[in-house]
Amino acid sequence: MVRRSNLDLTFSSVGSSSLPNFAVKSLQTTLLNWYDQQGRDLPWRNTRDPYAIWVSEIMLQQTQVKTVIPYYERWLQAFPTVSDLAQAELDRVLKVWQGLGYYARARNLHKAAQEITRNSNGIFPSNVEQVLALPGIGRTTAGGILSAAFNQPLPILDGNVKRVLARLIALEVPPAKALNLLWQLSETLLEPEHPRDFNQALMDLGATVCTPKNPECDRCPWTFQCQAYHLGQQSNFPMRETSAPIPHKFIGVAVIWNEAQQILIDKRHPEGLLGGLWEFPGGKVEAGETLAECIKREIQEELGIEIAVGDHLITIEHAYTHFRVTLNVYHCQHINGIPQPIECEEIRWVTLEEIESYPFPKANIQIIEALKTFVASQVS
DNA sequence: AAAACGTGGAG
DNA sequence: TCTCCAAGTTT
Repeated sequence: MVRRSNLDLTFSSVGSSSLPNFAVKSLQTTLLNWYDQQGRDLPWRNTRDPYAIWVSEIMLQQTQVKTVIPYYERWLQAFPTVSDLAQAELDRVLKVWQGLGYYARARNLHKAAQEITRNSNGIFPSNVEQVLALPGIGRTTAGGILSAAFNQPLPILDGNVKRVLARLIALEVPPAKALNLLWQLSETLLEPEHPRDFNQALMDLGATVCTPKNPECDRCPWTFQCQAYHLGQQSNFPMRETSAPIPHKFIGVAVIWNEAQQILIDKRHPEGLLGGLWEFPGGKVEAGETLAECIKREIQEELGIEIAVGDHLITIEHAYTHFRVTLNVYHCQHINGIPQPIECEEIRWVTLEEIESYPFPKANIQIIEALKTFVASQVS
């Protein structure tokens, strides 16, 4: 005797392939009608250019529409076509992306543009397998691009869709534990004649009505079919994963000046956290070490030079996804030795004016602002 | 397969 | 202040 899991019960209570036809049709029709009336007018919905749509899909990964819009407009100004992007320097690409976060997205966009230019003369592929093979494009993004650009009937499963579907079937486990089920459901529901509008509608529903907090069920076209709604448990779905507490790192950071009033910055390795971005050098404070000792040691280890640690400039609290940092930033003086890129990609002496043209992470932008204020106060 | 990977906004 | 999490992908 086979014991049925909660998953099976949940799914069969709605059915996927066994979902009655009338229910699917009804869901499709009501959603498409709702989209006609209530769908958002977004910049990337006014084009069928797969490149522009691709850019929007990448920017929208883990990022809200409101945040993306100005970046999207600027990006297309800077890189109007695949080959413009392919030919650009990575530094310039990262500069245009600066502030959007998850910088691997920009590096992958750049790399993929070069592949497309090399392999298909700059023409974005319309074949799913080829699209999926590009760096930075997974199943959801591939489905999003190809349904939006070419009206191909490919399902999507982003955060919005996971939430909408989890509520629709009152999914008894966190979405991450039921991805196969959710993909099947997204595929089953997809309206085969209007995949473009249907996918966009599903995302709009999640973003504007079936929101994480306080969903507006009285505006929803699906309440009649929604299990969570009928249980009166909309806000308890989707179920949450338990999250581990994140570490807090205490960092010493050096603004190293030379006699020419230039500042030493370094470029991070191309992979990993903030890969390819520039920063002020520094590192983690060890147990029993003062900030000045930490900074002196880190600079010796990373750049091979001797410095004197001077006045405090600013202290910055910053939260990343999986840890927090306190940046303790100090003015430093170059004493001797020629800086070597021991633990970074590249190093450079720059003036405060030049520094603006380099891509920096958010926390470092605050250091630059503090430096500008400091220099202005020195003059007066 | 769990962990890495940014930032901004909402409550 | 703090938690959650947003049009996810990669390793």
